[in-house]
Amino acid sequence: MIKNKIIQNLKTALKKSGIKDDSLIDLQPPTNAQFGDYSTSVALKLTKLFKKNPMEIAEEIKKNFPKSEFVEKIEIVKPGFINFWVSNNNLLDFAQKINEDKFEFPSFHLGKNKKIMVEFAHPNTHKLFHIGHLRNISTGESIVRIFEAVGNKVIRTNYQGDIGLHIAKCLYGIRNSQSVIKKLNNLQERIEFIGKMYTEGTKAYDNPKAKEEINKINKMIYNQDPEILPLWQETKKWSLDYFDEVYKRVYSHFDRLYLESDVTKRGLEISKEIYKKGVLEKSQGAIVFNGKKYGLDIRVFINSLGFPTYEGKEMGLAEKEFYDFGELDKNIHVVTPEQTSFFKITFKVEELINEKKYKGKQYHLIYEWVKLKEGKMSSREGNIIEANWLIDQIKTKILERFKCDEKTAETLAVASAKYSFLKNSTQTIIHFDIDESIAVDGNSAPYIVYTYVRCQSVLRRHSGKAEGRVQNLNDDSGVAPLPRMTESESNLLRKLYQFPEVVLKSAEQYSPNFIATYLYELASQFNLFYQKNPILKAEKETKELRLLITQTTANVIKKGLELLGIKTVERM
RNA sequence: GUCCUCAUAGCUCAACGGACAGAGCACAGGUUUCCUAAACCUGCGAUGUAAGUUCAAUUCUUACUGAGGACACCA
Repeated sequence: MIKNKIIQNLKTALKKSGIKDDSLIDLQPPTNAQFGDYSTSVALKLTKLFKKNPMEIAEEIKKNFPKSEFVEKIEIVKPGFINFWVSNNNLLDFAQKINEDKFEFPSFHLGKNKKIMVEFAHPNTHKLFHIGHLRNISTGESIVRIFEAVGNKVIRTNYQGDIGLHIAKCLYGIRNSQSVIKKLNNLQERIEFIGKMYTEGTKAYDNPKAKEEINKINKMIYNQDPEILPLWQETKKWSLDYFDEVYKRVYSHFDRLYLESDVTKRGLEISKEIYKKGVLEKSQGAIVFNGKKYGLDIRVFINSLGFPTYEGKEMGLAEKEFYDFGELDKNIHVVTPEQTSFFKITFKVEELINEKKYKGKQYHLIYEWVKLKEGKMSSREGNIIEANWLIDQIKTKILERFKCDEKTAETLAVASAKYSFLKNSTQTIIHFDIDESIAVDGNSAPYIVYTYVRCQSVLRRHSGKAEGRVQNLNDDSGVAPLPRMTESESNLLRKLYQFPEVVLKSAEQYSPNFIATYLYELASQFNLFYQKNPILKAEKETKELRLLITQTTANVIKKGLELLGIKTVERM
């Protein structure tokens, strides 16, 4: 990487000035393209040490900076920034590689064995897969792909809740409407039915008599009571089948699906074991972890009825996850912020159980809520926006507005939904509005895909073929002549050049939104270029260069969207 | 009560301690004999308040104000 080479040379330059400590060296692409490809503020940081004007220090560093073919220009700008321009040859070399679809990303391994588990999606059976889950699965899927891109082995898991009070509430409703079940013809109807029953059960819970009954059902499920078991399993299967459909629709899959009921028993055992070891303690009839000495909360692991709580079950889950795929270097849990306290506690307890195995490995990747403008979604209120419903709405909108086939509309609808979540930082609460939040123009997936389609259209016309990439762009010359490169061409090449580092940054900060923003900026820059410069009608060498840029842009957009879990289309 | 997040343009969001704080929507205008106008251009507009650290603060620290969340038997 040229970035590392420049850093190395900066170190050399500092050594010549007698500075051995190179911890002050920084190098980043400046926000503004006029300041070059990389910039360092090291001269500013050295003012105290040198007791000299930063501009003078910068001059000295520039003077001592080893001559390098990959740097075209070094410029010093007030108050003391040193800016570097990557040489055109290097930019073109990079574009050539991408042109051939050869992507090389910097490595970013989260552990020596490079094995990362990403646990995401997390829907609960007997409930709808709503837009909150959609944000979760979009985020998780993207994180998986980004970590794979930077060289990790990633395991995809999904911990689905299929036991607990919410299930009992739903089954309570169903029990009173047994006769309806036979009339349900397809999955859609069954899911709607479950949803209705859940709402009914939740409302009934306010009634003391019903509450007692629901608690009884809950206990029966935990005890695997044969009276309730068949109904529980059948309705659970409906949910799981429905989730499978959703996963397929948004191009996600999992290496392992964990169910809460699978870890209940073992979770209880572990909780009892560690209670005996003194990690947990008894309090008011329950077994709890007292986190006070670690500055944490007190949380219940086994309730006074003897059932493991979510915390207790997590012990079973952790053991399984860290066993099923061998040792993990990182286990990333994509979960909302309300569970921060929960994770702090369970991570701490796991660490106390087995420090070597768990310490520093568990990570809670917080993604924020999707709130409706009218307030929080709640099954109780029945104001849940289901993921499928949302995608269908966007699809309808696209079909109404633009002339395209159903398949294209489907791809673009999924793309729009995912992108609208991913362009935000994971830690931003999204205030959802069906009309405003899912954009199909402006900073949106269709805008970026449209740019890709434009590129493809130009390339198709060039090659004269109906499909396929352009071959042999630089048949004779190999490299387009540099003097002909205009500023907009050079700027686009520089933007394209940033791609691998943007991916690295996304991985380092668990932030898909950096890639989303980058792709939008790239598309925007290309569209401006496209508007002002003819590609196919340009002079020979210029045309080759522009075709190279077009193909590279298309490839980067496609790859970038792929890392976001978004598919492109060839025409729209 | 204790703890944790967050506060940027009319609205929804960006910004690794750095260079003039970027977009989209909305609003007001403009651009198609030319590779897809799902595009492009112009204009309008913002860092809650008060201090501090720093060559440099939206970013770090403290206080205040406001919002959200967590804090024992839900998941």
